[in-house]
Amino acid sequence: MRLYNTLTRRQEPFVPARGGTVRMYACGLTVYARGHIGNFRTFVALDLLRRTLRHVAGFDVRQIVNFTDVDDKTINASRAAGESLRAYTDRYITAFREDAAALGIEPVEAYPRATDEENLRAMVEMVAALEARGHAYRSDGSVYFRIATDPDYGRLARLDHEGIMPGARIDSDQYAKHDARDFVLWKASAPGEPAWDFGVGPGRPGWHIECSAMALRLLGEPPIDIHAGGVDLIFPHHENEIAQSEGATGAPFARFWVHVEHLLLDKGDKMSKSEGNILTVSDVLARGRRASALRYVLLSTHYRKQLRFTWDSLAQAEEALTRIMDCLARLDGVTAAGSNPAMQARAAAAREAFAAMMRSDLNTPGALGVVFELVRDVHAALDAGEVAAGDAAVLRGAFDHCDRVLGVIALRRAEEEAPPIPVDEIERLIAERRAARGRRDFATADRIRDDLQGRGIALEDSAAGTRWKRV
RNA sequence: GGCGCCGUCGCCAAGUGGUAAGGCAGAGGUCUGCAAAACCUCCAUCCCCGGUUCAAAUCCGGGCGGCGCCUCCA
Repeated sequence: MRLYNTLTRRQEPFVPARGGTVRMYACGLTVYARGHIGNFRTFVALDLLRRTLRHVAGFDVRQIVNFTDVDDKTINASRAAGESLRAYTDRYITAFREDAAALGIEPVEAYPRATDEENLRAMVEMVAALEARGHAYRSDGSVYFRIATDPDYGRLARLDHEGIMPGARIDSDQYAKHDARDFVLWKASAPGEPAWDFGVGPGRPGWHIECSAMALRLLGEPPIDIHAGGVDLIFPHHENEIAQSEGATGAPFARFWVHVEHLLLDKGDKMSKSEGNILTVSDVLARGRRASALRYVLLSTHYRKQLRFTWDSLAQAEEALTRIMDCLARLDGVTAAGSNPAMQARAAAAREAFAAMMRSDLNTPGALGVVFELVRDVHAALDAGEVAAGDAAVLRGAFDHCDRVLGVIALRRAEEEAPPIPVDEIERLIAERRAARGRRDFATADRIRDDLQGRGIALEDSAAGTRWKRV
């Protein structure tokens, strides 16, 4: 498959460096607040990447997603809440798992957190290695990375060494640093702040060191295959990760850098916790929208383009998904025995076209187009009586094949399993209505249908009988 | 000030040199007790101006507009 690599700013063929397993690290959440849908745009996009690597490209994936559970924000927020850092951050890790599950994001192989002892030890070892190799220095109890020792610094972000805006850095530590561009590896803790002492003195990790250390601890020898995250992490976070990791190991850190563009709010602003203009997954659900529709919206724009989130786009997504579900429901109703070679070929063509789109740097909008072209052709063939039971199974298989990557049909199906009215009641009312229609009492029949519609259930009559679905 | 991205139908969104996918919404028709669903038909020449080319939404130059990064951030 082809994947865009931020390091080279172009699409490149992707194959894992070693064997058939992709070793991938994605920067996760800083758990001082509930993640917003902008965060989840990134996580859904990376879920699409993971699923494409597995189900389309046929690789195994070992993926790590971290939780940053120690930094100024988590420390301050936990203090304000009067809780321990661990207890406070636990809550938002749980919330992340709930929201991720609601959006159908596959669990990954490991979710390390920065404050786990084995990770802190790995960080300290890396700091020590950087000191030993002359890339680090101490000042006021903290350890800093000396950027002047890394001639390649700025390669990922394409910053020239002097290109940093003069005076833009208002950093309280700057007088402790030899160079304003240097960054902290291990930070001396202020009184009352959490501190750990595993060999480089008491303190806590700098932001960047955790990802470098955990990636290499959990994925093995560098370079790892893919390192991913939101575009805002390119600089300084990922740039600094490269500097640290390569300074400590002497080997390239990651082969591919994948960055997901931002989700913007209606007005066009970036959604950001520090701006306070955020929307969470549960906010969306509270508005009566389904998680399946949100996932659909998040994957309906290519991951390297900004996505402007609107309530209208969510409503459009609900309708689009309904069209797919209606098609699937019709396929379920096919009873005629036999099979039609043309339908078998159509299903195979759709699978291949879908795979080609996903292999092309995750072209999810194009892939959705393939799905809807299949929907149209299936409906037309159904109308023409050209679909037999054997074909229906194969066509359903084609949709399922696509959904192993999209993950949106499965989500919708799960939602349908919990209708707002008990299924046996719905079925009793449908039977009542059928009786009324049988005696041409259309007033009663329509009243039952309108009543159900008002309670969130739509009825559709066809020659095969009456079907219900959620509105 | 520096670096970068983007501007395609009313809305969302692919396509990035060979004559505009798909979804939502809309119009007309078929089917239906009525609806819904479905099908058929219709609905754009790609922000503007130049240029390169047999050929450009796609390449180049110049505008205009939007956004991001350079600072914590998915």
